[in-house]
Formats: sequence, structure tokens, C-alpha cells
Amino acid sequence: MLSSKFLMGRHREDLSAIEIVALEEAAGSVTSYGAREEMVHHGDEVTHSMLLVEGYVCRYMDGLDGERQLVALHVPGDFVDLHGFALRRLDHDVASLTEVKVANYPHNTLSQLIIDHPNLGRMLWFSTLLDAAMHREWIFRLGRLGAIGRVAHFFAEIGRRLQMVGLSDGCNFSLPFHQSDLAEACGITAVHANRVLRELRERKIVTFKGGQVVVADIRALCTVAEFDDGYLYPSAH
Amino acid sequence: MLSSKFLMGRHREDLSAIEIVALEEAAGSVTSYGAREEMVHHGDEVTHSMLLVEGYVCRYMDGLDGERQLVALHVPGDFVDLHGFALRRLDHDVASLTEVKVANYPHNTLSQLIIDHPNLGRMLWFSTLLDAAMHREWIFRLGRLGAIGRVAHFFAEIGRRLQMVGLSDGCNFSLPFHQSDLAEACGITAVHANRVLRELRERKIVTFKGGQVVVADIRALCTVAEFDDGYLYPSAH
DNA sequence: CGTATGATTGAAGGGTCTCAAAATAGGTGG
DNA sequence: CCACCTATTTTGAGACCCTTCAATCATACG
Repeated sequence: MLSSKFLMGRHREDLSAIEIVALEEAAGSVTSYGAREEMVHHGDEVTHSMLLVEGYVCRYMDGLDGERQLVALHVPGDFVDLHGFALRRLDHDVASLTEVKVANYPHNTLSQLIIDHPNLGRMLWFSTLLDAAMHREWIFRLGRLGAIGRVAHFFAEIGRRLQMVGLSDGCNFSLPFHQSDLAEACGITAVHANRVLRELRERKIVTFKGGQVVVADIRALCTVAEFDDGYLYPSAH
Repeated sequence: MLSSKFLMGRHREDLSAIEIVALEEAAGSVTSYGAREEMVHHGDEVTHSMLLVEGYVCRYMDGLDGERQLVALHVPGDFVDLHGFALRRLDHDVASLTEVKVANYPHNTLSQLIIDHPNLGRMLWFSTLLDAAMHREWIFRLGRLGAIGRVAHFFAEIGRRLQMVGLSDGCNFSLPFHQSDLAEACGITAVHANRVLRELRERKIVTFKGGQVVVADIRALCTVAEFDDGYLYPSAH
């Protein structure tokens, strides 16, 4: 099922069997993208929204002199641009990191879906608000943490999110990033990202090599990152 | 009308007269708060959402050693915690800056409102997505701009938003902030905020004194801030 | 084997923080 | 209306974190 990971670990259980079928049937075509491809350009009018089925996608904004800032990273089960449904055009760019498979949801289909299934509508809304909650945490991370804390926090968040959709045990996961991508997510330079990674490695907290993250000391990672997963609204608590 | 500023300057014209009346009638009680009062504590279950009618409100998160990071500033016409409708509990704190008046919208009333008026529902969703768009811009600001750019960007955004609801000409507006508040919004220290303000004053770009912002050179302000108001989704363009 | 890309390290400079003190403004009571 | 008290703003000096610029190293790939 294309949407089988949607809200997995995030109160997916609040969806009825009927609603899940309705969501699945609302999916239009499935599109594939290669790695590192631009998927949506900022300013574009969007007429459908993409549910990420397979692969990693990021959203980013560009500064005047070309420096890029990641504003979101998406993993399977995430709606990548559901906010485009209400906003109509995007204020940022969307690109694939890996090879990617997305299910397209035409906006006029979504409109009807929400009318027919108000509870499903609220869960779709909820999913866009999860993005906003993550945005807030990223603001906190950039505003209040030093470089080490930022990188640690990023690892902690992605690990936890992948765990929720069954793609990680929380400590070992794939992250198809270059060090420069990590830098763009954390508001630091690639050179400094490298030094931060060395320190995290030397302190035996986490290693990152070849797109693979291995958390050696999850306790220390969360401490350094000031990480608490509450803002991810996991099902259990 | 309590909701007369809702989405003002942001496609409010997409709301029909009937929908506006329905929104107005959905408002429950009106509550007043004093200046600098905590309004919602993180983790609280929220059963209603507040539309800001008068005054300024901020949302923030606290780090381990008490440093605070603002994640949003709200001006009249903003729904302060509409995201609580779908999230149920908040991941951050909400506090007043000035004396404040809010209109309360009980969540069960909102549920019905959305079923009866799907288009209004989409506009409410839209309004929470505007918050998310601003979050993204804050991420960019913190990740990619230096201290001067961050402060300039903050001024530019608030000026523009106040202009949209008729509370500023874009260059002169009230901002009931201490320098330390500005610091908490921009991820810098209060001491450095002071130095940045001096530089912006000396470069004849903007002055901030006694809670009043006067932009002397809007062109320079936007340049320093790398500011473009597209992410605020203003009606005209 | 040569080339391109990404990772790693070094040295120097700059931006921001910290700590501390002084100046100013605002509010209150005499 | 002045005197005092407190909160806020302003300034200085030194330390530290991160950036910049450059060079070297490792790796993958034609």
C-alpha cells in the first residue's frame, strides 16, 4: 500500500479502515525521481501533493549568494508538500536526495476526500502541523545550540523519525547526506561540520560515514542535543 | 467584529459573507490578559483556540539552562494556537507581551464549522500553514544570516505583517520588545543585540527605541535582511 | 591511470559571547 | 517635584567558536 507508512507511529490508529482505503484510493499516479533532482521549484503553482513512498526528500531555501538552508527533511510516510494544497504555491524548493518514489494526490481529489471524511481531513491537517512542530524545533536548534548540539539534534530527530516508520532501531540508519548537506541543515560550514563529526566520533557518541549513521551512545546524543521527542507527537506516551 | 482582521491582506477576500458570519458566530468568550503573562504552557491539552484581537503574543521554547528561543510572534488577526486544534497539545509556551484580548474558539465548535463550511476550513488550515511558512523563513534567518541580517529581517517581517492588518505603514510600528526579547527572537545575546541596533542606527537603516521601530531606509533594510515578502502570501501580487 | 568529487586538516581572522561595570530610563514613595 | 530603586541599555576587554582560504588526502569512476 502506497500510504501504509502515513502517520505510522503518529496516531495512525486514529484512522478508520474506511478512511485508510479512501486515502489509498485518492492516490493518483506514482512518480519516480532520480537522486538529487529538483522536484518542485519555489513559486510554482502546485496542483497535487506528493506522499513519499520510498527514498529521502529535502526542502530548502536559497540565500542571495547561493548558500542553501535546508528547512525540512522527509522520510517515507511523509507528505512532502501537502501544505501546497492550501497555500497553492510553494515558498521554497523541493529536491530528492536518493532515488525516490512518490504517490501523487490531486488537489481536487483531496478537496472531495476531506468533505467525505472530515476526520481524515483533520489527520491530513495534523500531518502538516507536525511539519510545523519540527520547524519550530529547528528554529530552537539553530537559535540556541552550538554546532555540536545542532548536528547531534539533527541525528537524534532523524533517527527517531525513521524509527517511527520502521526504518531504524533509532541508533542505526541510513542518511544519504554529504557533509555539506549536513552543514546546510545545521547552519554551519561544511568544514566545520567535518570537525564536529570528528568530535562526536572521538567522544564515542555517534559516527557518520558513507551515508550511514551509527549512534554509539544515545543517552549522550540526546543530552548534547537537548533532544526530547515530544514535539514529534509519537503515538505512545 | 472580533475576526475582522483574520487573514486581512492574506486572501481574506476568498471568504464569503456567510463564512465570515459563521466564523464570527463560532467565537466563544473573549478573554483578556495582562502584559507578560503565560497564556498556555507546553504539554497542556488545549480545548479551544485563540484568535488575537488586540495586543501582541509570542510563542517560545526553553533550553536546558533557561535560555529562551522565540519561535513566533503574533499580531492582531493571527490565530495564536489554532494548530492546537489538530495537535491537541502544544509543544511550546505561549505568552502575552502587551495587554491582550483574544476571542476563544472551542474545538468542538470548530469541528462543526469545518464540516458546514469546507472552504472556511481550508482557510483555517491555510492560516496555520502561514505560520509554518514563517517558521521556515525563521529557520533560514537563523541558519544563514549574521546578527545584523537577523535583526533586520525580523523588523522587516513584523513591519510587513503589521502593514497587512492596517497597523503600520510598513516603516513605523510599535514593537513591545526589550532588547533581550529581540535577542531571543534572533538567536543572539542581549548584549550583541544592543551592538547590532547601534550599527543599524549608525548606518541610518532603522532605529528601535522605547518599543517603537522607525525604518529610515526600507530598501537597505530589505537588502541587509535578504527579505522578500513572498513567504507571507500577501493578497496582491 | 587520470580525473572529479568529497573528506580532512591547518592557520589565521572575524563575529559573537562572556563577564563586568557604568549609564540611562522608568516607576514609586516621600 | 525630588530621591531613590530597579530594570534596561550601553560600553569595554578578553576569550572562544566558527569561518575563510588553502592545501592535502581519500575514494569512486571513467
